[in-house]
Amino acid sequence: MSIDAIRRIRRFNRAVTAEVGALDTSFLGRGRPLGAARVLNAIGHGRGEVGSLRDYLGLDSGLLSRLLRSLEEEGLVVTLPHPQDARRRVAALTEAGRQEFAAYEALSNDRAAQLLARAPKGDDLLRAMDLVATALGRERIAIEETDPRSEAALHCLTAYYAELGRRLATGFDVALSRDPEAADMMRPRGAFLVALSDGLPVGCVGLKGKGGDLAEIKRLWVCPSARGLGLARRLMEEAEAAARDLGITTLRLDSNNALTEALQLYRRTGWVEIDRFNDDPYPDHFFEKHLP
Amino acid sequence: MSIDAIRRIRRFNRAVTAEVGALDTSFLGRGRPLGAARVLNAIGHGRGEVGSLRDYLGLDSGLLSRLLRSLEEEGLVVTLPHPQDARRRVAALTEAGRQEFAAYEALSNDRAAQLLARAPKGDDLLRAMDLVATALGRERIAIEETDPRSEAALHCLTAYYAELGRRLATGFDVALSRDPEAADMMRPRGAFLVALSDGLPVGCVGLKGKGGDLAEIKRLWVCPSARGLGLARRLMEEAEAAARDLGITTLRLDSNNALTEALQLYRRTGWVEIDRFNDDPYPDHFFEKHLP
DNA sequence: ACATTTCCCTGACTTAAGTCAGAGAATACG
DNA sequence: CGTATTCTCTGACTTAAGTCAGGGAAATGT
Repeated sequence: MSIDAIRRIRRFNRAVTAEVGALDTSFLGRGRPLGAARVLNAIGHGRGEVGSLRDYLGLDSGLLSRLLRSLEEEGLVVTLPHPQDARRRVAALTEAGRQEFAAYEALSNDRAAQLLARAPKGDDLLRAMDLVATALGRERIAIEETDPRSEAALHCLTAYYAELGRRLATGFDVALSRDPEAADMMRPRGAFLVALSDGLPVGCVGLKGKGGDLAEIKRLWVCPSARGLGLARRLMEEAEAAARDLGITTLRLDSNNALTEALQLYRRTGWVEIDRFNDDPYPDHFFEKHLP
Repeated sequence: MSIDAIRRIRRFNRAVTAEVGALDTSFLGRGRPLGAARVLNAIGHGRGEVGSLRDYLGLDSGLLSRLLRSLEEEGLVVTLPHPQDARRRVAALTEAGRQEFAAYEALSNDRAAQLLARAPKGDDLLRAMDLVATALGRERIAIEETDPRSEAALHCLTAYYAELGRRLATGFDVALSRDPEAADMMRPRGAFLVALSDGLPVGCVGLKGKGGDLAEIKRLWVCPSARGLGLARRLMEEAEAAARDLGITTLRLDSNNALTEALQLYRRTGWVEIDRFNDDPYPDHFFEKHLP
């Protein structure tokens, strides 16, 4: 742990504190204290229930209550009892509230755009920001089951194919590979998982089943800025759990010699190499694992 | 300006806000409001004069005054009239104040170390942080004249030699090159400039003189995370200004074909290519510029 | 030498943020 | 069915932060 590293991190902190402060200041321009603005934005982002607002914003119950009242008086928010449990309350934006929320979103987007505009090399900066955000938000990476045709899934798959094209000596053309049907990677036959870090897709894995007790793992991918966090392992564990849940007892997968990290992961996590089980042109390694 | 880029920046903002907040919270652990802690730390970092404290922290004069009083009552700070101008006052830490300041520094360092410890690939993360901090703090990069043997200068020169070693087809060995005497790059014969971003050296340039009206530009370097910001140009302008100040009328420099950005910069800023003027083994391009 | 300006200070405010105790309604539990 | 628990709300605080108007001492300009 060198002194130099600590100095660099502290310099980063200073630089970024100014940026965060500037965003807060721009939020004050709407003539509302920051606390109320934060509540309004949290509701706009889909956090309706009062309890979840409290947890998310870390506010005292009394304080949040008052902030909600002030937003109600402004006509931006209405609160209604929760349909299932009338002790709880759910806040929702009115039409005026939605407009105000949109104004805050526009402020945030403007600041982001300004930052990008004064940045030297747009893409390097974005990549660096992704890496930092992922490292800082490591414990907040959520793995979710989704439709393999969802926006998040397509984001990952596009990046995955592009990476295969770069890494395989032969290049890669999806059309030549056996692209699974979406229905094979959805319940009840299979599943598709994406890893989301604060909403940004950073990894995926597919479980492709045919209805029997045999299934295949496909499309395991982790985005470069999220590598080294053990995310691939987590994705595989979740995929195996989903397989068990579907009554699957044997898993298979194919891979390529160029994908060294993946091969290493499979060998370390109980997969055994078997003979070729398909005629797909790209893979040259084949694995199997029996689920207990 | 893609939507995706804005989403990524906003995700970065969220991730980093949590980090900044955590640092603030840890500062509260010393039983002192954040405002007072900020003042104490600013004094500890060498900002003694009340006026400069006010500017740096962006505080109202009355508020700062009160914060200073509270630190005085705690016995952490003493304020004395400014020796040159008795209207102004200068704050300084007492022995107890120095200890308290050291405790805050330790908290900051701990947080930085923790962040680094939970990071996956230490060096990638640090590089990404440098890039972000430099891009955000772009307008705060200061160019200072320094001893070519100072810590900051050596930091730059070491990185410069390493980079030459990587980029030149022949490799690079300082011993074979004509390494200037330190005295040739200091007043009154020459000068050495470093660019500091929040204290971190991010670039340098040397002006090597022999006492006459001819001098050479040497060791122009900008660290990778600060490229694309026009820093090399600024360094060259400052070096030329220093040369004029020293009464120098003709500047020369040598460079290598592999250093394309540098060659481009020279050609665009009024340098003309001339014949080889030394027998150094590394350069293959030679330039001259007359100062008006 | 005198008026003006600069600098920091004090006192009297306002606003935001946060804490805590307890009330009232609804649900869960035995 | 009655009691305990959960959930949100209100009222009565405290603390931090910030604003504004002046005042006194020192320096500056004429």
